[in-house]
Amino acid sequence: MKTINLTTQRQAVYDIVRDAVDHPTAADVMNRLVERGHSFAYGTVYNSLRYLTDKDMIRELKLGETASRYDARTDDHQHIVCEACGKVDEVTTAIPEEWLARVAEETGYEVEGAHIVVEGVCAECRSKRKK
Amino acid sequence: MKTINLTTQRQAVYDIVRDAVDHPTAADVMNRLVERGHSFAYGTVYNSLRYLTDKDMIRELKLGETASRYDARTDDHQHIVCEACGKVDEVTTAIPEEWLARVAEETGYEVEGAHIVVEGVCAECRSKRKK
DNA sequence: ATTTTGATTTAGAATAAGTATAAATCTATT
DNA sequence: AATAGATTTATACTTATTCTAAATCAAAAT
Ligand SMILES: [Mn+2]
Ligand SMILES: [Mn+2]
Ligand SMILES: [Zn+2]
Ligand SMILES: [Zn+2]
Repeated sequence: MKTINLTTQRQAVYDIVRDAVDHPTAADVMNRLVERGHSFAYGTVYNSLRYLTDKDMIRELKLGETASRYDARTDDHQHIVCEACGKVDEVTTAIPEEWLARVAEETGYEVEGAHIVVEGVCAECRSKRKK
Repeated sequence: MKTINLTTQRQAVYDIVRDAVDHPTAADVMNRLVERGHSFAYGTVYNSLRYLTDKDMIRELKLGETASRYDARTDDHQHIVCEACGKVDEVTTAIPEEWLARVAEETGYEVEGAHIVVEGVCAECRSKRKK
């Protein structure tokens, strides 16, 4: 049940996401595929991203922008977005279990996890700002 | 600069959001306007929601679903979504400042705030489930 | 009271991201 | 070589939202 069939196009899409340092959108992935000499159909890129997501090889991120981003890091982590330049960086500091427990208590939900998008200004934008 | 001009349509849209207990989407708002006997143009509802958001009378929520939801509670709080029924409830337990401080340290960002979507299963769905 | 002006609403076109469809192509397996 | 299943492709469609241009409204100035 967990066989993974990596076609040429799925492998190429995976390579793009794995090599990226910036959590690319589907459109980013398509552009980079072209840069590498590929030309896959529009839908194939979306299909591949979904396939890889379903197989847990990549993660789909909904950060509150219009387009989803993709991440080859599948371990549990969060993200921080720069309000000035839009850059997305990793947050590996884990959410306090104790906070989740208090949320469970407050809401009566059985808590499974949380998606957090931290907002702030990155170091580069801060130094540019005070020029 | 902070004058607020509440036209009939803006007031009616605001009333819907204020009276709602479920963080309605724009489509929900439109349906409820019709139920109350209004019939405003499609774009007017979106314009009004944006206007009210800009004036900080309501908040726009991006919870990772396709459509934005709207919230008349504008004080700082988070949300929890039931994975079973889709219900959205309030989370008022504040994220520890100390966690945000550690994120700032990890990333080098100046942290402004965080949007959190907790996921879980609500009490009703849990009791239904174990029938 | 009429005119002017700016703001708002309206209807509908346009856009962006993503999904669905059906035919064509690949890839195993017989 | 023939069949069957999976995948890709091109394109149509959907959904949520924004844009546009004309019509309407409301306040201020004549
Ligand atoms: Mn990441
Ligand atoms: Mn709320
Ligand atoms: Zn930045
Ligand atoms: Zn539920």
